[in-house]
Amino acid sequence: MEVTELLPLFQFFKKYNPLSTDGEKNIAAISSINTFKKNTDLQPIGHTCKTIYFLNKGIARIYYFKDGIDITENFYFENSIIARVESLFTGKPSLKAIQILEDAEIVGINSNQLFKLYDSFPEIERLFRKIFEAAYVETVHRIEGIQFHTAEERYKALLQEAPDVLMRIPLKYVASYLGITQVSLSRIRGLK
Amino acid sequence: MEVTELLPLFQFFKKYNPLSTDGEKNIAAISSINTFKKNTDLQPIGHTCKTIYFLNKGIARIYYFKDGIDITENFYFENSIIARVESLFTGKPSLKAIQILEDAEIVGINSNQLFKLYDSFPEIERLFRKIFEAAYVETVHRIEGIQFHTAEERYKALLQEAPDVLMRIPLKYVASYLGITQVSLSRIRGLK
DNA sequence: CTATTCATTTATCATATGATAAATAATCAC
DNA sequence: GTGATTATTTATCATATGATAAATGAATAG
Repeated sequence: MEVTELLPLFQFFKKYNPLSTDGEKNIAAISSINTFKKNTDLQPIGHTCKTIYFLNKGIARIYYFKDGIDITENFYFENSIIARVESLFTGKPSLKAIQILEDAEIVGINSNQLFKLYDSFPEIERLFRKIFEAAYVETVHRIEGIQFHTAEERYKALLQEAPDVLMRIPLKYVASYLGITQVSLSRIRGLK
Repeated sequence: MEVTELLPLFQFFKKYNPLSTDGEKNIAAISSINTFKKNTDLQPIGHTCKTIYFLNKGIARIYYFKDGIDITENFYFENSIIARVESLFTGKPSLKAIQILEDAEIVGINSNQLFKLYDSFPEIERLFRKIFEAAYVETVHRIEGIQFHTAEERYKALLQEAPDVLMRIPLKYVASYLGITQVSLSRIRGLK
């Protein structure tokens, strides 16, 4: 693809590590844009993650099944990177899927080719290092949010930090993200 | 320090990204070794994390206070890296402390100097990228372990995956790591 | 060694959340 | 638009865990 077709992506990159023109071109060369309809999965569960996604438009979630129950790991909105890191970084098959919750336009970056670029472009390796460091920090905070808070507190925190999630996403998906059943979430919301 | 004084550290590094002799020398130059007594803190809560630690010997934990309650974020044993990433990667003060649980010998690597080395040694940047990618993946798995499991299941999983934790660490610290009170953990242990 | 502090267990009671079922409400296919 | 599917709420009951208190056991200082 051309760099000019990926402006939101490169805008996003600037927040972490601005790239040289050459760096941008090389990333553009291994990227593609696709659109996806609501309720479709980007990839089936069980496949190894070989693409890093960037959400131009739409909403998505990563989910998996635990004992047959659908569990949401995380939600993603416009201008964010989506990757199943437990597969991307280990090369093992992912037991998770990325599902589109609102019609989406998504940039896909081939990860094998990206990792090859790391060798000739330290700036690209640094960029993704910083992106994933930030994601790591978020995950650490997520654990703090879970530990020792009641479901009601977690719900209220989400309401404050990311009201979008509660406005735009089916509650059944939010419940498992909060670590409770859908019925409990409904009850908590009813409390007032 | 000399490279020869840091063999366990460089052995550990080899699992992620083997370094050139020059790379090792440069890391050795910004490292130091110290011993710490049981129950001491490496750094007070509130200071910004400027050191990445490697545990040659001993046991440690990262902990913080939430609503006045001591919560264990994680445990660390011999041959592991310890860092409060939410401070290291953001430059913000850390609300967490590293406490020594068994007399320890610890390598400290100055993080500002390390980050400078990244510029001239891509191999070093890559090494730490991989180390923290692996830690990130572990953290993601940790969340899966918390979500939708009872305290008893979490306890039994820990017993299986890391019996060392339960054998060598005071239960009061383990309880908060599992997300329950110390009294509940004691009851769960008593069950069978 | 003794006393003091600290860690762990045990017991009781209160409560938040799960499980299940059923009633509404909203969405979707045709 | 209508019916069928899917999502959400409401209700009831069961249970795991928290809060508190007290008893026992272990570690530590002097």
